[in-house]
Amino acid sequence: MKKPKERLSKEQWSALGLKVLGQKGVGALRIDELCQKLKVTKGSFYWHFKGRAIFLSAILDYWKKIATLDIIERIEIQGGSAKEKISTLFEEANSGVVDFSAEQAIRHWARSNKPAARAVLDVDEKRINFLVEQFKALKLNKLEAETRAHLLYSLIISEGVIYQREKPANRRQRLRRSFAAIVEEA
Amino acid sequence: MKKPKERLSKEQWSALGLKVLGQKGVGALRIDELCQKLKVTKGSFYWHFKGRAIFLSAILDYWKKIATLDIIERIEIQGGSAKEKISTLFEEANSGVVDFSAEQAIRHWARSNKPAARAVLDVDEKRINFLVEQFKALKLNKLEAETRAHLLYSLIISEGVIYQREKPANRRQRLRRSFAAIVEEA
DNA sequence: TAATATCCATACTATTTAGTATGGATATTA
DNA sequence: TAATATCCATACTAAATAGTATGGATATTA
Repeated sequence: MKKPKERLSKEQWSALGLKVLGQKGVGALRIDELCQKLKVTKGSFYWHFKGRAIFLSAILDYWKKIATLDIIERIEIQGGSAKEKISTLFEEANSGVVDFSAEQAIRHWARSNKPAARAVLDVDEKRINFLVEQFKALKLNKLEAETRAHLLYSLIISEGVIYQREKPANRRQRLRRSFAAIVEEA
Repeated sequence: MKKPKERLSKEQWSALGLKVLGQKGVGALRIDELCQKLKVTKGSFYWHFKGRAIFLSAILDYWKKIATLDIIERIEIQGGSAKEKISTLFEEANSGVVDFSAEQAIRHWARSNKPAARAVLDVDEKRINFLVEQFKALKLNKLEAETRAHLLYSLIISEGVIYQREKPANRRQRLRRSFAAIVEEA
Protein backbone atom coordinates (compact mmCIF):
# COMPACT_ATOMS: atom_id res chain seq x y z
CA MET A 1 0.00 0.00 0.00
CA LYS A 2 1.31 3.33 -1.01
CA LYS A 3 1.03 6.37 1.18
CA PRO A 4 -2.36 8.07 0.80
CA LYS A 5 -0.55 11.13 -0.54
CA GLU A 6 -2.28 13.51 1.81
CA ARG A 7 -3.13 16.90 0.45
CA LEU A 8 -2.24 20.05 2.32
CA SER A 9 -4.34 22.84 3.73
CA LYS A 10 -3.57 26.53 4.10
CA GLU A 11 -3.37 26.01 7.84
CA GLN A 12 -0.63 23.44 7.52
CA TRP A 13 1.40 25.87 5.49
CA SER A 14 0.81 28.65 7.98
CA ALA A 15 1.72 26.44 10.89
CA LEU A 16 4.99 25.44 9.33
CA GLY A 17 5.64 29.03 8.38
CA LEU A 18 5.14 30.15 11.94
CA LYS A 19 7.48 27.46 13.18
CA VAL A 20 10.28 28.38 10.81
CA LEU A 21 9.63 32.02 11.50
CA GLY A 22 10.29 31.40 15.16
CA GLN A 23 13.45 29.49 14.53
CA LYS A 24 15.10 31.54 11.84
CA GLY A 25 13.17 34.73 11.25
CA VAL A 26 11.22 36.16 8.36
CA GLY A 27 14.13 36.13 5.99
CA ALA A 28 14.45 32.40 6.34
CA LEU A 29 10.94 31.79 5.08
CA ARG A 30 11.99 30.48 1.71
CA ILE A 31 9.42 28.83 -0.42
CA ASP A 32 11.54 26.03 -1.79
CA GLU A 33 12.73 25.14 1.66
CA LEU A 34 9.23 25.01 3.07
CA CYS A 35 8.18 22.82 0.18
CA GLN A 36 10.92 20.35 1.00
CA LYS A 37 9.79 20.13 4.60
CA LEU A 38 6.26 19.39 3.50
CA LYS A 39 7.50 17.11 0.75
CA VAL A 40 5.73 18.92 -2.01
CA THR A 41 6.83 21.33 -4.72
CA LYS A 42 6.12 24.92 -5.49
CA GLY A 43 3.09 23.96 -7.45
CA SER A 44 1.39 23.34 -4.16
CA PHE A 45 2.54 26.53 -2.54
CA TYR A 46 1.43 28.76 -5.36
CA TRP A 47 -1.92 27.08 -5.51
CA HIS A 48 -2.62 27.95 -1.88
CA PHE A 49 -1.06 31.42 -1.93
CA LYS A 50 -0.75 33.98 -4.68
CA GLY A 51 2.75 34.86 -3.55
CA ARG A 52 5.14 35.18 -0.67
CA ALA A 53 3.65 38.40 0.64
CA ILE A 54 0.21 36.87 0.99
CA PHE A 55 1.70 33.85 2.67
CA LEU A 56 3.34 36.11 5.22
CA SER A 57 0.10 37.83 6.06
CA ALA A 58 -1.56 34.43 6.36
CA ILE A 59 1.06 33.50 8.94
CA LEU A 60 0.30 36.67 10.84
CA ASP A 61 -3.40 35.90 10.89
CA TYR A 62 -2.67 32.41 12.05
CA TRP A 63 -0.48 33.72 14.83
CA LYS A 64 -3.05 36.25 15.94
CA LYS A 65 -5.55 33.46 16.21
CA ILE A 66 -3.51 31.07 18.32
CA ALA A 67 -1.41 33.56 20.29
CA THR A 68 -4.32 34.87 22.26
CA LEU A 69 -6.88 32.11 22.07
CA ASP A 70 -4.48 29.40 23.11
CA ILE A 71 -3.55 31.05 26.36
CA ILE A 72 -6.35 33.25 27.52
CA GLU A 73 -9.29 31.15 26.46
CA ARG A 74 -7.92 28.04 28.07
CA ILE A 75 -7.47 29.87 31.32
CA GLU A 76 -10.91 31.40 31.17
CA ILE A 77 -12.50 28.05 30.56
CA GLN A 78 -10.60 26.55 33.44
CA GLY A 79 -12.05 29.19 35.70
CA GLY A 80 -11.03 29.98 39.27
CA SER A 81 -10.33 33.17 41.13
CA ALA A 82 -8.53 36.12 39.59
CA LYS A 83 -5.44 35.35 41.58
CA GLU A 84 -5.47 31.79 40.36
CA LYS A 85 -5.86 32.87 36.77
CA ILE A 86 -2.92 35.22 37.02
CA SER A 87 -0.89 32.54 38.64
CA THR A 88 -1.75 29.96 36.01
CA LEU A 89 -0.93 32.35 33.21
CA PHE A 90 2.43 33.10 34.72
CA GLU A 91 3.24 29.47 35.33
CA GLU A 92 2.37 28.40 31.83
CA ALA A 93 4.21 31.27 30.25
CA ASN A 94 7.58 30.39 31.68
CA SER A 95 7.39 26.65 31.80
CA GLY A 96 7.48 25.92 28.10
CA VAL A 97 3.85 24.85 27.85
CA VAL A 98 3.18 27.56 25.31
CA ASP A 99 5.58 28.13 22.46
CA PHE A 100 6.69 31.74 22.38
CA SER A 101 9.42 31.24 19.82
CA ALA A 102 7.66 33.08 17.04
CA GLU A 103 6.91 36.08 19.19
CA GLN A 104 10.36 37.55 19.07
CA ALA A 105 10.57 37.19 15.33
CA ILE A 106 7.23 38.84 14.79
CA ARG A 107 7.98 41.64 17.21
CA HIS A 108 11.14 42.47 15.37
CA TRP A 109 9.47 42.05 12.03
CA ALA A 110 6.91 44.55 13.22
CA ARG A 111 9.52 47.26 13.21
CA SER A 112 9.53 47.39 9.45
CA ASN A 113 6.15 45.92 8.58
CA LYS A 114 2.82 47.51 9.31
CA PRO A 115 0.60 44.43 9.31
CA ALA A 116 3.01 42.73 11.68
CA ALA A 117 2.99 45.79 13.90
CA ARG A 118 -0.78 45.75 14.00
CA ALA A 119 -0.84 42.08 14.84
CA VAL A 120 1.50 42.56 17.76
CA LEU A 121 -0.47 45.55 18.90
CA ASP A 122 -3.68 43.55 18.92
CA VAL A 123 -2.18 40.58 20.68
CA ASP A 124 -0.46 42.64 23.35
CA GLU A 125 -3.61 44.61 23.93
CA LYS A 126 -5.73 41.52 24.43
CA ARG A 127 -3.27 39.95 26.80
CA ILE A 128 -2.67 43.05 28.84
CA ASN A 129 -6.36 43.79 29.02
CA PHE A 130 -6.91 40.31 30.33
CA LEU A 131 -4.37 40.89 33.06
CA VAL A 132 -5.75 44.31 33.86
CA GLU A 133 -9.19 42.80 34.35
CA GLN A 134 -7.80 40.23 36.73
CA PHE A 135 -6.06 42.85 38.81
CA LYS A 136 -9.18 44.96 38.84
CA ALA A 137 -11.00 41.94 40.20
CA LEU A 138 -8.58 42.11 43.10
CA LYS A 139 -10.09 45.47 43.95
CA LEU A 140 -7.27 47.59 42.61
CA ASN A 141 -8.04 50.89 40.97
CA LYS A 142 -7.49 51.34 37.25
CA LEU A 143 -4.03 52.86 37.31
CA GLU A 144 -2.71 50.42 39.84
CA ALA A 145 -4.16 47.49 37.92
CA GLU A 146 -2.62 48.72 34.69
CA THR A 147 0.73 49.20 36.29
CA ARG A 148 0.83 45.72 37.73
CA ALA A 149 -0.50 44.13 34.58
CA HIS A 150 2.19 45.80 32.51
CA LEU A 151 4.87 44.90 34.97
CA LEU A 152 3.88 41.26 35.04
CA TYR A 153 3.56 41.14 31.29
CA SER A 154 6.97 42.73 30.92
CA LEU A 155 8.43 40.06 33.13
CA ILE A 156 6.82 37.31 31.07
CA ILE A 157 7.83 38.68 27.71
CA SER A 158 11.36 39.54 28.68
CA GLU A 159 12.08 36.09 30.05
CA GLY A 160 12.13 34.85 26.48
CA VAL A 161 14.26 37.75 25.37
CA ILE A 162 16.93 38.25 27.99
CA TYR A 163 19.81 35.83 27.99
CA GLN A 164 21.21 34.63 31.25
CA ARG A 165 23.63 32.15 32.70
CA GLU A 166 21.38 31.83 35.69
CA LYS A 167 20.89 28.39 37.19
CA PRO A 168 17.36 27.00 36.78
CA ALA A 169 16.81 26.75 40.51
CA ASN A 170 17.93 30.32 40.99
CA ARG A 171 15.70 31.44 38.18
CA ARG A 172 12.66 29.77 39.65
CA GLN A 173 13.29 31.37 42.97
CA ARG A 174 13.75 34.78 41.44
CA LEU A 175 10.58 34.49 39.39
CA ARG A 176 8.61 33.41 42.43
CA ARG A 177 9.80 36.44 44.32
CA SER A 178 9.10 38.79 41.43
CA PHE A 179 5.67 37.36 40.96
CA ALA A 180 4.91 37.73 44.63
CA ALA A 181 6.07 41.33 44.63
CA ILE A 182 3.77 42.19 41.75
CA VAL A 183 0.68 40.26 42.77
CA GLU A 184 0.87 40.25 46.51
CA GLU A 185 -0.82 42.67 48.87
CA ALA A 186 -3.54 43.15 46.32
CA MET B 1 37.21 71.56 -6.27
CA LYS B 2 36.19 67.94 -6.30
CA LYS B 3 34.98 66.12 -3.24
CA PRO B 4 37.83 64.86 -1.09
CA LYS B 5 36.64 61.28 -1.79
CA GLU B 6 36.90 60.17 1.81
CA ARG B 7 38.00 56.64 2.44
CA LEU B 8 36.08 54.34 4.73
CA SER B 9 37.05 52.50 7.87
CA LYS B 10 35.86 49.17 9.21
CA GLU B 11 34.03 51.04 11.95
CA GLN B 12 31.99 53.01 9.48
CA TRP B 13 30.90 49.81 7.84
CA SER B 14 30.03 48.25 11.17
CA ALA B 15 28.12 51.28 12.29
CA LEU B 16 26.01 51.31 9.16
CA GLY B 17 25.54 47.56 9.46
CA LEU B 18 24.26 47.93 12.98
CA LYS B 19 21.88 50.64 11.93
CA VAL B 20 20.38 48.65 9.09
CA LEU B 21 20.30 45.61 11.32
CA GLY B 22 18.13 47.50 13.75
CA GLN B 23 15.79 48.72 11.09
CA LYS B 24 15.35 45.65 8.94
CA GLY B 25 17.04 42.67 10.53
CA VAL B 26 19.95 40.45 9.62
CA GLY B 27 18.43 39.31 6.38
CA ALA B 28 18.35 42.85 5.09
CA LEU B 29 22.08 43.28 5.43
CA ARG B 30 22.79 43.13 1.72
CA ILE B 31 26.18 44.09 0.54
CA ASP B 32 25.17 45.96 -2.59
CA GLU B 33 22.65 47.95 -0.67
CA LEU B 34 25.12 48.94 2.01
CA CYS B 35 27.55 49.97 -0.68
CA GLN B 36 24.99 52.29 -2.17
CA LYS B 37 24.37 53.95 1.16
CA LEU B 38 28.06 54.57 1.59
CA LYS B 39 28.42 55.51 -2.06
CA VAL B 40 31.10 52.98 -2.81
CA THR B 41 31.12 49.65 -4.59
CA LYS B 42 31.77 46.09 -3.52
CA GLY B 43 35.45 46.54 -4.11
CA SER B 44 35.52 48.53 -0.91
CA PHE B 45 33.48 46.07 1.09
CA TYR B 46 35.54 43.07 0.15
CA TRP B 47 38.71 44.89 0.91
CA HIS B 48 37.62 45.52 4.49
CA PHE B 49 35.94 42.15 5.06
CA LYS B 50 36.67 38.74 3.67
CA GLY B 51 32.98 38.02 3.32
CA ARG B 52 29.52 38.58 4.68
CA ALA B 53 29.96 36.24 7.62
CA ILE B 54 32.98 38.10 8.89
CA PHE B 55 31.18 41.38 8.44
CA LEU B 56 28.36 40.10 10.61
CA SER B 57 30.69 39.14 13.41
CA ALA B 58 32.33 42.55 13.13
CA ILE B 59 28.92 44.12 13.67
CA LEU B 60 28.44 42.00 16.75
CA ASP B 61 31.77 43.08 18.18
CA TYR B 62 30.92 46.66 17.47
CA TRP B 63 27.59 46.29 19.22
CA LYS B 64 29.15 44.62 22.24
CA LYS B 65 31.48 47.54 22.54
CA ILE B 66 28.94 50.32 22.42
CA ALA B 67 25.95 48.57 23.99
CA THR B 68 27.55 48.38 27.41
CA LEU B 69 30.13 51.10 27.34
CA ASP B 70 27.77 53.75 26.09
CA ILE B 71 25.35 53.36 28.92
CA ILE B 72 27.11 52.04 31.96
CA GLU B 73 30.39 53.85 31.64
CA ARG B 74 28.75 57.20 31.16
CA ILE B 75 26.72 56.69 34.28
CA GLU B 76 29.69 55.53 36.27
CA ILE B 77 31.68 58.55 35.23
CA GLN B 78 28.85 60.83 36.16
CA GLY B 79 28.88 59.39 39.66
CA GLY B 80 26.28 59.87 42.38
CA SER B 81 24.52 57.57 44.76
CA ALA B 82 23.35 54.11 43.83
CA LYS B 83 19.78 55.25 43.75
CA GLU B 84 20.67 58.10 41.43
CA LYS B 85 22.57 55.79 39.11
CA ILE B 86 19.63 53.43 38.88
CA SER B 87 17.34 56.32 38.24
CA THR B 88 19.53 57.81 35.55
CA LEU B 89 19.84 54.48 33.80
CA PHE B 90 16.11 54.03 33.80
CA GLU B 91 15.45 57.53 32.57
CA GLU B 92 17.90 57.30 29.72
CA ALA B 93 16.71 53.88 28.70
CA ASN B 94 13.17 54.90 27.99
CA SER B 95 13.60 58.41 26.78
CA GLY B 96 15.25 57.70 23.47
CA VAL B 97 18.69 58.92 24.47
CA VAL B 98 20.17 55.54 23.74
CA ASP B 99 19.27 53.72 20.56
CA PHE B 100 17.99 50.27 21.34
CA SER B 101 16.79 49.49 17.87
CA ALA B 102 19.44 46.93 17.11
CA GLU B 103 18.86 45.04 20.32
CA GLN B 104 15.73 43.31 19.21
CA ALA B 105 17.24 42.22 15.95
CA ILE B 106 20.30 40.81 17.64
CA ARG B 107 18.28 39.06 20.32
CA HIS B 108 16.25 37.32 17.71
CA TRP B 109 19.27 36.62 15.60
CA ALA B 110 20.77 34.98 18.66
CA ARG B 111 18.22 32.23 18.49
CA SER B 112 19.90 30.70 15.49
CA ASN B 113 23.42 32.04 15.75
CA LYS B 114 25.92 31.17 18.45
CA PRO B 115 28.14 34.24 18.29
CA ALA B 116 25.11 36.47 18.49
CA ALA B 117 23.83 34.47 21.44
CA ARG B 118 27.14 34.91 23.21
CA ALA B 119 27.15 38.61 22.54
CA VAL B 120 23.70 39.05 24.02
CA LEU B 121 24.68 36.89 26.96
CA ASP B 122 27.69 39.05 27.67
CA VAL B 123 25.83 42.32 27.31
CA ASP B 124 22.92 41.24 29.47
CA GLU B 125 25.26 39.94 32.10
CA LYS B 126 27.20 43.17 32.31
CA ARG B 127 24.09 45.29 32.52
CA ILE B 128 22.35 43.13 35.07
CA ASN B 129 25.48 42.87 37.15
CA PHE B 130 25.71 46.62 37.15
CA LEU B 131 22.16 46.87 38.43
CA VAL B 132 22.71 44.14 41.00
CA GLU B 133 25.67 46.03 42.37
CA GLN B 134 23.62 49.18 42.72
CA PHE B 135 20.89 47.37 44.59
CA LYS B 136 23.43 45.73 46.83
CA ALA B 137 24.72 49.18 47.63
CA LEU B 138 21.24 49.88 48.94
CA LYS B 139 21.88 47.24 51.57
CA LEU B 140 19.80 44.53 49.99
CA ASN B 141 20.91 40.94 50.24
CA LYS B 142 22.08 39.07 47.15
CA LEU B 143 18.85 37.37 46.21
CA GLU B 144 16.75 40.46 46.75
CA ALA B 145 19.18 42.57 44.76
CA GLU B 146 19.16 40.08 41.91
CA THR B 147 15.41 39.92 41.87
CA ARG B 148 14.99 43.66 41.69
CA ALA B 149 17.75 44.07 39.14
CA HIS B 150 16.13 41.51 36.88
CA LEU B 151 12.73 43.02 37.32
CA LEU B 152 13.91 46.48 36.47
CA TYR B 153 15.91 45.21 33.53
CA SER B 154 12.88 43.29 32.29
CA LEU B 155 10.86 46.45 32.41
CA ILE B 156 13.46 48.37 30.45
CA ILE B 157 13.95 45.75 27.77
CA SER B 158 10.30 45.00 27.29
CA GLU B 159 9.37 48.63 26.79
CA GLY B 160 11.04 48.40 23.42
CA VAL B 161 9.40 45.11 22.64
CA ILE B 162 5.80 45.38 23.74
CA TYR B 163 3.46 47.34 21.54
CA GLN B 164 0.84 49.54 23.09
CA ARG B 165 -1.73 52.15 22.23
CA GLU B 166 -1.06 53.78 25.57
CA LYS B 167 -0.95 57.55 25.70
CA PRO B 168 2.47 59.01 26.45
CA ALA B 169 1.31 60.68 29.62
CA ASN B 170 -0.23 57.49 30.84
CA ARG B 171 2.90 55.60 30.00
CA ARG B 172 5.12 57.97 31.93
CA GLN B 173 2.89 57.68 34.93
CA ARG B 174 2.87 53.92 34.79
CA LEU B 175 6.63 53.72 34.42
CA ARG B 176 7.10 56.04 37.37
CA ARG B 177 4.94 53.84 39.52
CA SER B 178 6.64 50.65 38.36
CA PHE B 179 10.01 52.13 39.00
CA ALA B 180 9.00 53.23 42.45
CA ALA B 181 7.65 49.80 43.27
CA ILE B 182 10.91 48.14 42.30
CA VAL B 183 13.37 50.58 43.80
CA GLU B 184 11.47 51.96 46.74
CA GLU B 185 11.67 50.75 50.30
CA ALA B 186 15.19 49.59 49.68
C1' DT C 1 60.42 61.38 -6.37
C1' DA C 2 60.26 56.45 -6.69
C1' DA C 3 58.32 52.55 -4.57
C1' DT C 4 54.93 50.50 -1.86
C1' DA C 5 50.84 50.01 0.70
C1' DT C 6 46.11 51.25 1.08
C1' DC C 7 41.54 51.69 -0.69
C1' DC C 8 38.15 51.36 -4.28
C1' DA C 9 35.90 50.75 -9.29
C1' DT C 10 34.64 47.76 -12.98
C1' DA C 11 33.29 43.76 -15.03
C1' DC C 12 32.49 39.46 -14.54
C1' DT C 13 30.59 34.34 -12.60
C1' DA C 14 27.80 31.31 -9.99
C1' DT C 15 24.05 30.53 -7.03
C1' DT C 16 19.86 31.22 -4.91
C1' DT C 17 15.18 32.37 -5.09
C1' DA C 18 10.47 34.25 -6.42
C1' DG C 19 7.31 33.54 -9.73
C1' DT C 20 4.87 31.44 -14.12
C1' DA C 21 2.93 28.25 -17.43
C1' DT C 22 1.17 23.99 -18.24
C1' DG C 23 -0.26 19.44 -17.74
C1' DG C 24 -1.26 15.46 -14.77
C1' DA C 25 -3.31 13.18 -10.85
C1' DT C 26 -6.90 12.71 -7.48
C1' DA C 27 -11.16 13.79 -5.52
C1' DT C 28 -16.06 15.59 -5.95
C1' DT C 29 -20.31 16.32 -8.11
C1' DA C 30 -23.76 15.81 -11.77
C1' DT D 1 -19.50 7.16 -15.36
C1' DA D 2 -18.68 11.63 -17.33
C1' DA D 3 -17.51 16.20 -16.13
C1' DT D 4 -15.54 19.39 -13.12
C1' DA D 5 -13.07 21.13 -9.33
C1' DT D 6 -9.17 20.58 -6.41
C1' DC D 7 -4.38 19.93 -5.58
C1' DC D 8 0.29 19.20 -7.05
C1' DA D 9 4.67 18.13 -10.29
C1' DT D 10 7.75 19.62 -13.81
C1' DA D 11 10.21 22.69 -16.34
C1' DC D 12 11.07 26.81 -17.17
C1' DT D 13 12.31 32.54 -16.66
C1' DA D 14 13.91 36.62 -14.46
C1' DA D 15 15.93 38.95 -10.87
C1' DA D 16 18.71 39.45 -6.82
C1' DT D 17 22.88 38.61 -4.58
C1' DA D 18 27.50 36.73 -2.80
C1' DG D 19 31.85 36.47 -4.30
C1' DT D 20 36.24 36.96 -7.55
C1' DA D 21 39.76 38.89 -10.52
C1' DT D 22 42.07 42.71 -11.92
C1' DG D 23 43.50 47.23 -12.59
C1' DG D 24 43.41 52.10 -11.23
C1' DA D 25 43.61 55.87 -7.97
C1' DT D 26 45.27 57.90 -3.75
C1' DA D 27 48.06 58.11 0.16
C1' DT D 28 52.43 56.76 2.74
C1' DT D 29 57.05 55.76 3.24
C1' DA D 30 61.83 55.18 1.72
